[in-house]
Formats: sequence, structure tokens, C-alpha cells
Amino acid sequence: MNINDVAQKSGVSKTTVSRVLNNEKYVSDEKREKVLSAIKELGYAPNWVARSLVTKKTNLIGVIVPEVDLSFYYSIISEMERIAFERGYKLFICNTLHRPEKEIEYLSLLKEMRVDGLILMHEEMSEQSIKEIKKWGITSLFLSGEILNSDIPSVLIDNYAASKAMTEYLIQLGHKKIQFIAGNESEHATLNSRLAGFLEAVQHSSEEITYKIAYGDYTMESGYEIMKKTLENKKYPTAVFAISDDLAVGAMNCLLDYGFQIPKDISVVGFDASKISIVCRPRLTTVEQPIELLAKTGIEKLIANIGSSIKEKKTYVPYQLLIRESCARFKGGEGLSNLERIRH
Amino acid sequence: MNINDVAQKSGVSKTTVSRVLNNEKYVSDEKREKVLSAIKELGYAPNWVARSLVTKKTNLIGVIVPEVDLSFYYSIISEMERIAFERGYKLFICNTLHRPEKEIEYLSLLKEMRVDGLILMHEEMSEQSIKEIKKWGITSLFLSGEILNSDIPSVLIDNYAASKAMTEYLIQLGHKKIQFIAGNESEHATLNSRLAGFLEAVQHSSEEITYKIAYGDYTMESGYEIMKKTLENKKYPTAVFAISDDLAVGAMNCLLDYGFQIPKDISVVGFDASKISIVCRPRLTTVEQPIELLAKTGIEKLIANIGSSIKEKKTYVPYQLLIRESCARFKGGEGLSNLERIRH
DNA sequence: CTGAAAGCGCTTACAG
DNA sequence: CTGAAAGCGCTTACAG
Repeated sequence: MNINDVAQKSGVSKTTVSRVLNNEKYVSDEKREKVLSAIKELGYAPNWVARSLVTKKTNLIGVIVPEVDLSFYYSIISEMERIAFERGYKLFICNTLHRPEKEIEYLSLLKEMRVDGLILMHEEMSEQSIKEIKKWGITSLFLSGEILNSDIPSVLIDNYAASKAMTEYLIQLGHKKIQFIAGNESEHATLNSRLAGFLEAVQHSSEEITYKIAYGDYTMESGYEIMKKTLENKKYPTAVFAISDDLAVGAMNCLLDYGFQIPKDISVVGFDASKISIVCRPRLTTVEQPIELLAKTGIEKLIANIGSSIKEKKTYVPYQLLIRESCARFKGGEGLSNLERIRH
Repeated sequence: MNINDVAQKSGVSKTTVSRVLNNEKYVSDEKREKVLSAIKELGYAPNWVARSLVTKKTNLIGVIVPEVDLSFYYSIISEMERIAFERGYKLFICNTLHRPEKEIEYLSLLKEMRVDGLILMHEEMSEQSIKEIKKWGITSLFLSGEILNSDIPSVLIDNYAASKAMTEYLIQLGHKKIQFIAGNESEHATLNSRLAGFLEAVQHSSEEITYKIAYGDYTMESGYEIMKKTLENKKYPTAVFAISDDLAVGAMNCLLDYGFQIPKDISVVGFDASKISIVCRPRLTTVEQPIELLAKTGIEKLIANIGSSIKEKKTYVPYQLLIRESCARFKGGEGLSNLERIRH
């Protein structure tokens, strides 16, 4: 069934049916009525595919995400969906699972589908993908991160400042042995900024701070493994700073499983303020990336950029230190003896 | 740029270009070469929209989910995406946020988009939506639940048996006061089966079991609130059986926040074996819905059903009781005094 | 206010 | 092996 059937049934031309469908004026009430009732009677739904072919608009936004299964990502996606929906856009979510081939294939599908815009959330995107996007010329925006030297606008928090502030908070609590848990070792802007902020605070402190940096990926499992290795090396930090909440909760769980008390024995902080950070016990002290604001700003800027060509390069959204229950003041030798107690 | 540009550049007809694009044989190697290099040079991507218009296939599967933000859902979606992708299908995820209007709008978009099939995961779908789906005649499948009297095939675990088994496990541990936390109060098959299984075990036990049933939604917040109210009423159960892990973890967190020890003071069990159940501490004893198998079976059956008309109504997938750390044997008066101790 | 005609970018018989 | 033509289901000038 198609527009012709509706036209025939209601005794008007398909042009008129199309006009009714698109809510144009200049259709007599009488014909409008007839068309509407024919549509209802036939259960007709216009063919989106055919319409997109001629209008060259899909009202679709492609979203490239490396791993939906991380709480930060699905929360932000859920929020973006809500906002985009209100604006008449739908999301097409592409879960690349960190695999470059999947990324390429999704990108080319997105191109074939003629989506109207792209939200990028994977900083470790392959060179090839970035080149593809540029060549394609699609309106795109990086959310909660950035790709340096890429001309792609981004909406994010100031990761350097946030990381520095959180580190200073730990130092101020008296911690002098800090374990920094990074995500992936590969070069990307967010990791670099957070690491730089951490180093800045640590190296320019009036105190003598020792630190270790460990790499993994962004999952809880990875946080768990990294922490486990650290403990097995018998080098006990007094505080752990992980650059994602999943990582931090993984580390925390490992600590808990080994019999440590948090924050009494060891303090732990994370990054993101994703759902897991408030669900875990003790509640995780973390840097808040304002998910709603990030999603809102990102979607709105992207939509504004579709069809326009002025685009600001970088938009900062405010971060916040969320002080919760996973940190305590380090009490010199006492804490140390606690650790010893547990080891043996 | 379109297929004509490619045809012109390579000096063949667009029919031939189309043949190359679709990997048909009966194209001379010479022309195939020319076309391929022209495509590469121009950076041409075929227009998916135009293709879909003529083939009437989109290779898209619509997924209706009430709340992506629940761990069970995003895990199963992630898994379905992986499997569908391998089979050449992509998912179009529709997050309805439990709102009937959104459900209706997404459904009609899906219909306009001419998706090839539908995965349903929302049992409390409105009558109107179900009617729409029937009228539309789209191949669909209900995953991890079912809609009674709807003719929609479903893939799920035997919720009745699973719930009964879990309840018997609690009874066997000596629990005689059990709090059952349901999700929504509205009638739907999964809740009914789980409740029926619970009641069957409780009412036909050789022991005298007392129980309470509380309703909320499926979120952690809801589990927390329900537990809080229970505690405030000073009616302490010795075990809590929640019908989702989120609900259970919410309840567990409340208990923890009130100073109870789990499982020493109170045992808690959940349902789903979603990620949160293994991340929380103590690890949650729960009924496993095998996410991978559910996703795999669901997607494969749906794809098989597209274009065929024989469909089995209901497919059971095996569940499993995952005994972890959140339950302990109830020790008569001692447990009771523990509770008293905490109250005052 | 209304409709006939052209066209969006493909694929698919059909004929050769 | 190859191509001209029709057609998928819409929208959009254009003319009235």
C-alpha cells in the first residue's frame, strides 16, 4: 500500500495526499478530511525511505561508541536519545567494540544511510576513520573528548584542570603514595590531559609525592586486575586515582576482596560520576562529568551545525568534584600498619 | 555524486555499476576493474536509501526497550548488536522510557522505515501498540518475556520454575520471613510467573512461611525505597527476593546504609545475573538469565522468521541459580537479636 | 486550493 | 557479458 492507494480511496491526487501528510496549508478542509480518514482506514504509514530519497534528510544522527556496555556511555546515550527525540531526531547507535573494521563498516553504512550528523565518542578512532569522516564532510561533533588537529568540534570538560584538582584533593588529605590507573596506553587527548593534570599536581606539590602509573582498558575487570597486580607487588599506595568510575570500582572491589577497608586503609577516587559510582559502597568520590549537560549541549550544537557552517571548535562544560565516602585523611604509620596487618 | 557519475567515469552503464556493487557475476573482469577504481577515486558510497526503496529490504531490526539504562537491557542489547552485525543486520534501538506516546511514535517510525523485523522487550506495551504491530504484520519476537494471547513468538527462561527454585533455596536455608519485591504492579506475564513460582514454593512448603509482597518499578532507586519503607515499618524479613538485580542491589544498599550486614543479618537474592550483580559487594545470589544465549537465540529466530511463516510460539532457554555471597543460613533467634541490636 | 509531471538514486526484468 | 527502460514511493516546482 502506498500514497496512490490513499489518493485513490479519497478521490484526490497524490500531491494533495502528500500535502496533508506534511501538514502544509492550502488544502481545503474538505479534502483534508477525506484524506485523513482514508489514511486511518487503510492504516497507511508514509514510506520514510522514499521520502528520505527525495528530501535528502533522514533526521538520523549516527552515534559511534566503542562500548555501550560501560555505564558512562549508556547513560549519556540514554540522555542524548531523550533530547534528540524532542527535537525530531533519532539516534542510530553504532557499537564498535573497539574494532577498527567494525568502525569502518558502520561509518560507511552511516554514509550510505545519509545520516544528518554524527556524534563521536571514541578518541582512539583509527586514522582511516577520521580521514573518511573528513572526506565525507558530514557534520560531526566529538562528545566528552576530542581529537586533536582534526577540525571536529568538541564538547567536554576541562580534563586537565579536573584531574589536577582531584589530585590536589588527595594530596591535601595527606596522601603521599598515589597509584594512577589510566585507561589505554595509546595516545589520546583525554588520557593525556588527565595524566598531565595529575603530574602537574604531584610534581609541583610542596610535599614529596611518589606515584605509579598503570595502564589497562576502561573496564571494571581491568581495574580489578591492575589493582591485584599492584597488591601482589607489595607496593601499597595509600590512594588510588582511576580515570574512570568503572576502573575505580574494579580497583575498589579488588581491595575489598583482599580485605582492605575503604577509605580507612586506602582511598579511591574515580572519574565520570556514572551511575555505578553512586551505587557502589562506599560511594565513590569522583570527578563529575555532567552527563545531562554534556548530552544536551552536544546534541544541540550538532543540530545547530547541521546546515550551518560556523562552528566553534571547543566548548567546555563545567566539571565538579563529588566528594563522597571513598576517601579519608591518611594517618601516617597507622594506615601503614593496617596494610601490614592485612597482608599477613 | 551518484551511480551515474561512477558509470560515466568508468565508461559503462549504471546497470553494470550496480552489478559490481552487488557482487554479481557476469561482469567482465576488465569492466569490473574500471568500475572499482572509479568508485575508489570518487569515494563513492551507494545510497542505502535508494537501494532500500527498490529492494524493500533495510537489513534493520527495530528494538523496543523501555529503559536502556538498566543493566540487563544494555547488556542484552550489546550482545544482540554483536550477533546481528555478524549476520548483516543492524539494530535500531528505540528507548521508550515507559512512555506510551514514545512507543507509538517509534513504532510508526519503524513502520515508515520499513525495518525487516522487531525485537520487543517491553511487556507492559500498550494495547494500542500491540494492535499496531499485528495490523502491520511485521515479523517480531519477544525477548526475555512474553505477551500472552498475542501470537508473538517469544524466547525466554521458565520464570515460574526459576522463581520457585530460588524460593525453595531460601526456604531450605531456614528463612521463614521473606520479602518479595516485585517490579510494576500492572499485569504482565513475567511478573505473574515469578510471583506464581514464589507463592507456589511458599504456600506448599512443609514449613510455615510468612511473606510480604511490595511493588515499585525495576530500578535500584525503587528497590532502595521499598526496602526503606519495610525497615521503617519495623517488620524485618530474614530474606529478600527481588525480581531484578537492580531492585535487589537497591535493597541491599539500603540495608547496608542502615547498618545491616549481608548476608549475616539478612539474605538478599535477585534475578537476571546482570553485570551489577557481580560488581556489587557482597556478590549477589541470583537467577541467571543467560544473556548471550538469549540474545543469540532471539536474533537468530527473528532472522529465520523474516521471510518464512512457520514460527514456534515459545522457546525456553535454560536458567540457572547462581549461588554467590548474599545469602546465609538463618540462625533462629540469633539473627533476630541481630536485627534488634541494629534498630536501637 | 489542486494536479500532472519530473526526478531522487538505485535495482531488476528483458532483450540482445 | 551488457545496457535501455521501467519502477520503487515519495516531494517539489510549475502551471492553472
